Amino acid sequence: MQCLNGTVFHNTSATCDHSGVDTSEPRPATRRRRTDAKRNEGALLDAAASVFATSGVDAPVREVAAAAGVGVATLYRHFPTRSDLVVAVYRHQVDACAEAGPALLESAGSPFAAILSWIHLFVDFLGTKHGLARVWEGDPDGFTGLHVLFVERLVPVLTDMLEAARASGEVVAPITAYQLIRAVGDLVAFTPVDPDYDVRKIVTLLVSGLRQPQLEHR
Amino acid sequence: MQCLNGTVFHNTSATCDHSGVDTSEPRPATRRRRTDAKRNEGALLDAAASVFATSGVDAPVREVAAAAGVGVATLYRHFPTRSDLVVAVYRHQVDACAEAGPALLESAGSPFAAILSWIHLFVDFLGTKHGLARVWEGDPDGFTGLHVLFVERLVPVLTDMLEAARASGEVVAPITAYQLIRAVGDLVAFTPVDPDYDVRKIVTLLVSGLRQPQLEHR
DNA sequence: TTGCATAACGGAACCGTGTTCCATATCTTA
DNA sequence: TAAGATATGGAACACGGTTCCGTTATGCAA
Repeated sequence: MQCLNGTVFHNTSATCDHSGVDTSEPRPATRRRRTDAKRNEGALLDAAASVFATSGVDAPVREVAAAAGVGVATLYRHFPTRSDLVVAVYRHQVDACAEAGPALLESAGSPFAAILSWIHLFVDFLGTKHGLARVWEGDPDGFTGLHVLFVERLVPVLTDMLEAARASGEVVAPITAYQLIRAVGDLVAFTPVDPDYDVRKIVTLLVSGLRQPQLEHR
Repeated sequence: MQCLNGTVFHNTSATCDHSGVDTSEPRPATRRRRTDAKRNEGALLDAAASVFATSGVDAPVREVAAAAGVGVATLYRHFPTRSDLVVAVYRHQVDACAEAGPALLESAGSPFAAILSWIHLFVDFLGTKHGLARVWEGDPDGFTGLHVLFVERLVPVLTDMLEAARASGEVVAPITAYQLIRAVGDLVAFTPVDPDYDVRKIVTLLVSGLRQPQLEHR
């Protein structure tokens, strides 16, 4: 849970340890990783974090490469796809969000209250990144990198919270954690700059529905 | 409410009267509209409906132009932007949806039931069009054509229904029609081909929330 | 019916994306 | 220090929306 400053999720600065995938040292029989490669990966992550923060996650890869002072090929060598770069940049923050779940379950007044808080933590995280929609959406095949990360890290956490809330009788709707988090993601993804539209309110509305038995439709 | 066959919204065939904007005849002092222009507009709408139905709304403009047997410039002459073409294709169906509102308000058991049904009508409409997300999202300026159409035609209808449901005491959450329909649109827009994710269920959950007083968050 | 001004057209060209290629430069290791 | 694996830069490609412009077809008047 490093790499966070200020409020839990609003950091995108360049003070993290850069670990796109696995920076562990051991490289037994093979050759050691070239230092310029390591340096460039760091520069890329810093640049990406900075560029994403100012120009939005939609910023062109070329812009990131330029900011890092490298060519596009270098960027693609380290992050085979645009999506991978985004994942690398936000991985820490997703982790932090995941870890906040159990904590909230203890500190909040009730499981349901914990869920509401946690969901809003997630909303804030997504909300501060302009244009996460493109990434959230997923490619034709179905899953994009960030989506997978969200599912892997966040769904288990929310599952536990939902279970607790069901045990306490607060939540009755037959909704899975995946369905709920996916819905919240969709709601927030577009992050409209619209004064008439407050995502937080809508999300709260959605979460409120958890306390109602499922309705018939049609 | 013409241009509809089978279930209310699933039509995209080419049997409508093509009226991109205003096909009214009177052209007093000026020259009459060229017949090839009129013919091409029709061909384009037919082609677009067909292409969108098979390849999704994301289909390239070139594909539509080719299917209509015209050049891209012709397409752009009639529909200045991609978004305009989409609007023209779906206008009838949006109209039909709008007109279904008051009808449901009478036929359904209660205002709330009417809302639930109407919302699901809307969901079905969006759901049958692959990739309406791109359009729903809106361009940098804020509003894309289809978004405007939705807001203009659908929001008033839903506003009336919400008002009725508040009068009957069923709906208590302080949500506006715009907020609600926008949320539903966001939820459905991505129309995932995911077996684990049923949009209708989530939408129902959201609508359920309307019967709960607004919660505190944070 | 003919001529002409002009509305409408076709398709190449432009711009901005993500991604790939490959000749070249750089680093590791012996 | 030299060989060879690794990494790099930037041009090139594919593909999307949109625009440009020389050419064609049409409506109207004579």
